[in-house]
Amino acid sequence: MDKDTTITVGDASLHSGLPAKTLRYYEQIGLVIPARRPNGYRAYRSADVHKLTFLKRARSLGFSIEDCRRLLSLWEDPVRSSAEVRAIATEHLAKIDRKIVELGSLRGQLDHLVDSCQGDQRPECPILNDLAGDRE
Amino acid sequence: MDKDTTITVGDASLHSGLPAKTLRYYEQIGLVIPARRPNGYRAYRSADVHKLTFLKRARSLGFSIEDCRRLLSLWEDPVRSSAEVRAIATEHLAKIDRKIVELGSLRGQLDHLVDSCQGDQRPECPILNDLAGDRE
DNA sequence: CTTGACCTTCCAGTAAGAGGAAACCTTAAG
DNA sequence: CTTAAGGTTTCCTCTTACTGGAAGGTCAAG
Repeated sequence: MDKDTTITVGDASLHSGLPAKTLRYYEQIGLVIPARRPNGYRAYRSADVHKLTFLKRARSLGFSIEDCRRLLSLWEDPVRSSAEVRAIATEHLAKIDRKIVELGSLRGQLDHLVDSCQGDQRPECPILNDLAGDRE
Repeated sequence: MDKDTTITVGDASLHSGLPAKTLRYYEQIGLVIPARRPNGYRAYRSADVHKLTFLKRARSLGFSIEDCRRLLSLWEDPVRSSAEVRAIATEHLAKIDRKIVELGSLRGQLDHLVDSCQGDQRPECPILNDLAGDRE
């Protein structure tokens, strides 16, 4: 795909691996704004498609849309400092760590409750007892 | 608090530990529907407050509102089987496990990227290189 | 009588799209 | 020439589980 070729939203979807709906959404929120053809169809250039694959990877790493917006603008900024990029990634990493800790705690409690429950046809249930306030 | 006493939304909030806004929301979606006083104020009975503390605990364990609805109805069903409760908890646990695995993978990748980036004033940045598609 | 602290309802916004309707464009076949 | 298929367009609603705020009613104290 040379520099002046443009592709429609469906093809950009195939190239980027993102749903066409998502590409329209990204345009709406100002992330990647393609040109238009005379008939009104979106016209993605290769630079747009590169942005989209960048976004796909960033999103798959769990960065928020707002983080992606900043990362994208840093990516396009020749005088950026890698410290800015690293700061965004570090904070995201910290958030993930907090989430993992939280889920680990939930997991432990739930595992304990599930273990303590017979899971048969009788109504007696330690899980419900716990939810009801008996912490035994 | 005896059986016929009723309290307002603010007091129910204090007793349950849930924000008053949340209690109004729970009424709106049909989870806990308090009676009303002649002046239109919500009138929570002790059974309602028990439901609220049940919900608070269930939510803190990460159960969705719909799971909570089912758990609450099982809690109130004298002929329930503990197997039904256990099934809900088991599925929730599996979801948490999947999430933990996913976050662990993200964590590993991000950690690697952050480590590889100097984080100084220069523009060169392995994090952006990765996002841009260079997996080196 | 007014002030302040409650309470009421309703409306809007959050994250990041997904789903669907009605209409338009383009091309190929009959 | 018409029609059918398969793109595409915009617009509107829905999702989760609330949170914040505005406009206005209620109640006890001073």
